[in-house]
Amino acid sequence: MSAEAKHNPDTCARILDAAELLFMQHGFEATSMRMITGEAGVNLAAINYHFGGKEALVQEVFRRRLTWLNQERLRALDAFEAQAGGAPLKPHHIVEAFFGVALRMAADTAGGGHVFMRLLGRTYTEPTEFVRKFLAEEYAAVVMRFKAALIKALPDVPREEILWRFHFMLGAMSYAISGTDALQLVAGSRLNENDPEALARRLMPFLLGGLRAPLAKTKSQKAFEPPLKPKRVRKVV
Amino acid sequence: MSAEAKHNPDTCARILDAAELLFMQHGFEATSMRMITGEAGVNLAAINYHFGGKEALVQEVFRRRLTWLNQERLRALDAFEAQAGGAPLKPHHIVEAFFGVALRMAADTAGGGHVFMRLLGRTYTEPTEFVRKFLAEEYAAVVMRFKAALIKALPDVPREEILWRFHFMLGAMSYAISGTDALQLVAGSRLNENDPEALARRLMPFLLGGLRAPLAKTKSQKAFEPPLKPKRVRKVV
DNA sequence: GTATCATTCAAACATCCGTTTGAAACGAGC
DNA sequence: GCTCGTTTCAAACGGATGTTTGAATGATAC
Repeated sequence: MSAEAKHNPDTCARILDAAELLFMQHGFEATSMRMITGEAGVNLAAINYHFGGKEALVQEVFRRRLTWLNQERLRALDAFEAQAGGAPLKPHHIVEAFFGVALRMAADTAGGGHVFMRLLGRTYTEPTEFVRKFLAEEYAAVVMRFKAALIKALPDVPREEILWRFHFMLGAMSYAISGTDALQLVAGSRLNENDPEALARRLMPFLLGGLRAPLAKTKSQKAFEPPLKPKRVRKVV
Repeated sequence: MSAEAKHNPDTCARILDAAELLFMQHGFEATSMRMITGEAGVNLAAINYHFGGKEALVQEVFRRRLTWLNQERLRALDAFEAQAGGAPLKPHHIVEAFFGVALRMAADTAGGGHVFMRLLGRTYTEPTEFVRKFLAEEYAAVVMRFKAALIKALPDVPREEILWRFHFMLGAMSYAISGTDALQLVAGSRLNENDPEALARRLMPFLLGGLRAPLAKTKSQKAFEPPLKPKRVRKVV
């Protein structure tokens, strides 16, 4: 299954690299085995021989980098907690440990971390069932730790609200890293192609600003209602 | 091509509804014509007869709702600008006009707006080329207007930074609306399935907090230091 | 009824998919 | 040289894809 003494490591690596790149560019469904083996310069049957099938290849593409990424996240969190010595962490330390590590990996254009993080970013919204299930398992431990740290760090914020804001932060980051920019919002600066570490300088303040934003009042609050035409309900057809 | 006097409108609508739902659930590539026609209860050839092909069907699924959504966004922005009378808008009005309208459409579970917004949310990260191109064209006018409004509303913030934060806000919203929650972060509350309008109450403060977060200093700075809050305008959103 | 047109339908089209097969090529160990 | 296990390779497998075809059906107008 995984990396073994058998299995030509060079062929496996070439397949994984090609698959990683093509999955990022075209998605899983649209990337065929023939595209991968063609890009990798290996025989079509090599994928089934070395990995067992397309699903197993997908999982290996993720496992290869994801275990390291999440270990690094936990290591960073451990360091901050050891330094705090039992006291609640500051929110920006938690955000740094989770998102900063990811953004730093996304800035690694030489070692392939950049391609992988773009793939990972768009995989969070992947419709395919087994991919989401696999991601959830792979992330379970890390998510639990960071949830607990955030709840402890923000005792005045309702627990559910914290989780939602974690959710929002993840969305902002994954969207920014995957860098599709479907609406051509930031068109011109080529997004994170040019200066990937500039993304962190821009994104981290945004995430923290959102995380620590004042809570909305519960009800009967017209905060987000347009002042004119309060109820302009339209049947969408 | 579009809605014509010819073409059985009932069959067309059934196809569009089925396609919208299946695209949301499985993505474009993984949704076959046979799945769509089967769900819609029409003949396989009906799609090619009424729309001309799969790509054209995809575009029609979006155009059907997207033109109305963006018109509504512009109408809301027009109302705020007319009320301001030449003065710069407040950021939360701009955010309300763009994201509030979308979130309200996402709360429409009866008319199908809910399904569509979830589809749209995950389409922003869609790898397929022609879909992104189509979205960019469909959004061009709206994006230009809102860019200008934001730049005018935030004269102290560098123009490029504003665009990036718009980008981040869009990512947070689309990810939250599509509601995959791949990492099981908010697992348990079924996300926006239950109470879609609660999503707006949670998301809007987050977006505004991120938009108005203090800028990171360029270099050699403890980047994410808590803000000194120069203006104590913590009035909720 | 007949003619006309839009619409439906079952069947086939060529092409691509992921996977399998069986033989060839390779590289030690002896 | 020979053998054995690993790895590569070209070719084919059954099945699914989007699309096309040509006849059948339906409704409307004369």
